[in-house]
Amino acid sequence: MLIGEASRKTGLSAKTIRFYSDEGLVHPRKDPFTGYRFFTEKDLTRLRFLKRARQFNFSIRDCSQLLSLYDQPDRSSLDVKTIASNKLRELDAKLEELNSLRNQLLSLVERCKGDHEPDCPILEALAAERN
Amino acid sequence: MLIGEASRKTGLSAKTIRFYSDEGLVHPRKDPFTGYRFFTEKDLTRLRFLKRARQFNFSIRDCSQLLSLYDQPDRSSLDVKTIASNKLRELDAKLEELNSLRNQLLSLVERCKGDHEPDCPILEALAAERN
DNA sequence: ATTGACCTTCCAGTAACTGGATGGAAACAC
DNA sequence: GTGTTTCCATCCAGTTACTGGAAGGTCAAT
Repeated sequence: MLIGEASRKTGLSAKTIRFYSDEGLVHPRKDPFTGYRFFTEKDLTRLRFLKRARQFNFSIRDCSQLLSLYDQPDRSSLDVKTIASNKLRELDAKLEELNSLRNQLLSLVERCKGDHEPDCPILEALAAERN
Repeated sequence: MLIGEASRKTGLSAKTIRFYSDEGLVHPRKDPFTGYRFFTEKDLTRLRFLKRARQFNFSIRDCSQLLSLYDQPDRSSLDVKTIASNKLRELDAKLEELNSLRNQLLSLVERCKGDHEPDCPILEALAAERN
């Protein structure tokens, strides 16, 4: 099938699929005359794999590694688990950071009257001399 | 003071300060002959303001708006609160999304043995035909 | 006069795309 | 067989908020 159908079937944009193709994450056959890409069902599986992996916030490089493990029947699940665990730690760190930011911001927003007066604890916090 | 000292005093890199300067977020005086930037204490306050606002994940555009409100003695705190509340909602949405990802990923990681066998629930989940 | 520590501008790269311009190819209508 | 539409291709620019590096001017000290 052509890229448009692959796009419809995976929910990825044609642009994105071309990008993945340029990055070597999928290898559709290419017509040597027209340059058209042809996708098989296996290619679709790879594209869906990529879509899910990206939803999990795996980087393109991670995706590349995960796909190559997927391709190796003699892989060790340990290698997959290592990549996933690293991502998990990253997610945890990010969550903690965002949560702390959120709480600080929430407390500032709650203390701001939000009226037509200029006084504002949010601006005060941002402009504070200390630290 | 010169940019190096401003950098030391704010903890922002000279590159970043130049960037903010190019973006019109600070307006250091410039020597017309050497092109050197000169920063006053007020400029430092703006830079620290920017540093904190960026830590809160406010975009450069948000920062620009916040700074211009900061500059207006007749501002309404409502305008500040609106910007901050939007950011807060954004943070909440992100937190929820990341938290859901984290839980899904955690459950996959926990179910993966991480040994030298190829079987791996993580890869299975990514490669699943459905969805 | 030269070293070294500054400072400047400009260009490229980052991540993972998205949008747009330009042009060829395939399918259909007339 | 020509016109129109829809699809496909490549290539370039833009996004965000910087960072790194090259090439070169400035300033104080040696």
